[in-house]
Amino acid sequence: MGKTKKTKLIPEKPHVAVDIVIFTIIKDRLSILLIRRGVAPFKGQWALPGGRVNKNEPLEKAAARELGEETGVKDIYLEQLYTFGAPFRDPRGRTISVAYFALISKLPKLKATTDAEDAQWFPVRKIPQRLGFDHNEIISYALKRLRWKLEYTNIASNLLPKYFTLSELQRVYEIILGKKLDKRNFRKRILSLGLIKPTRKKRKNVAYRPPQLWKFITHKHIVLDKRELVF
Amino acid sequence: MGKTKKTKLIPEKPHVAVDIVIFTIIKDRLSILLIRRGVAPFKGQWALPGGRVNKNEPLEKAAARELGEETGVKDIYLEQLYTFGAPFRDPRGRTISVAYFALISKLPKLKATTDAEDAQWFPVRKIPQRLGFDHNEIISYALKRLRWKLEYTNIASNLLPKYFTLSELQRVYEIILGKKLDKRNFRKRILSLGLIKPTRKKRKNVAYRPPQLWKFITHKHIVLDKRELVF
DNA sequence: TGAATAGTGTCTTTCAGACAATATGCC
DNA sequence: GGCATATTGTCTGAAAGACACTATTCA
Repeated sequence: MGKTKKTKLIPEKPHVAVDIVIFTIIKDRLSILLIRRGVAPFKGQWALPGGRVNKNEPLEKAAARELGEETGVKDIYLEQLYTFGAPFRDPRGRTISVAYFALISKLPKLKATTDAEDAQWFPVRKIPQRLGFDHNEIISYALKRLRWKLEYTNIASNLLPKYFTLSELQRVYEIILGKKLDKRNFRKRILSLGLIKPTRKKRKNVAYRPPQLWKFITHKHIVLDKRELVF
Repeated sequence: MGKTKKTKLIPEKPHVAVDIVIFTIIKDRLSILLIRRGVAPFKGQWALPGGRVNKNEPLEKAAARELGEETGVKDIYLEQLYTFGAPFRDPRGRTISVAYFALISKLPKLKATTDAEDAQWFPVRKIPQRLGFDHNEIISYALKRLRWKLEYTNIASNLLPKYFTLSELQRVYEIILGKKLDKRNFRKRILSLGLIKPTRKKRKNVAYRPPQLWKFITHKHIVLDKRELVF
């Protein structure tokens, strides 16, 4: 017996991974991208896209990379959510997962990857009850964060094209919050925030009064007033 | 040459650690516990208490354990803050740190531990500009979260004894928010939240009108109204 | 009775929410 | 002119903020 190896003194290293809740709006429904797992564990079940963090790769880069691998999309809104680290959440061995959420507006073609048999957008109300790992919990957390952010930041800019009508903006809010909003009150509030401005354009070729087109003053993430203190 | 070892295919595992921002109020100043590092890296510099996560140890348990090791305190308020994972934040090797923040009211005797030469409470305004690692950033983040939580939750219960006067409660708010509050408006707002209730006791042996003593209705963490959506 | 802090009420402004009629362009 | 959606304002109630005087106990 030689002397105890130094590694014995260091706690066993867990794996570190990122998982991403990617939101978009499809046919007036808030949807999340899920992957059907092609390998164990949870083979055949749906789960969030994600994967291991590479050596010397920043966490957010890892999330962006996984996102790009699944959707081909770059430069989208990405925000760290929470870190999940229950000891047996992954049967392959201790895995710490840093969860992110992402928002995209233009629907990409979904790619197939090595680990994934299949990728599919699920409306939030039709998400399978039993995703792999603790991913239902992560999604629940992401939904809360998204709804909160919607009310107190300009995050909606990531779910809309550059130019949009106030009705389209309102629809995004209604879809995400899951309730109807009063048109007059909605406009009053949104305009008072000073996040969007009218353009000189109107939407053409509609069989009704052409609506004004608006744009966000900045695409940069803005948190409103004292709630700025949150992050 | 045998076949390539399986471990070659798996990304190199980083270390996983927790760091804790422990707040308390000492002599009317919001203070944070720092440890003077007794070993490299950053030997001699101040840093947040923290350490590696053990095998099969939940993240929050690890944070609670580190906290107990430094302060001897158990059962205190602990909340996950954010996960920091820049590739070279720790010179010893890639380390993902899950940051927590904690609140304590009764000041414990500080213990010395193996890794720590010294432990000391620093008022937030006197925190050294150059802590070890990225700990200044973590503290900045924790302060924002604390201020936000103060306004929209009953978190202040963790910084006060069981019974307290309204003036003492107001002082906690003023200290943390860093500004004076109007006594009448403060009382109106706090009472309207329904988080505290009067007791039959009054503080005795004071050289002025004896104040009413109050208590929090519950010590359980409560997030107010729709801001509940945050967490 | 003086010192020190406790305890209380009104007014104004702002914001959220309820609510309905007119405007515009296309066919 | 009919259709479909766009656009606009008022009232009310709730909450936040500014502001100053009286009450109580002790020494």
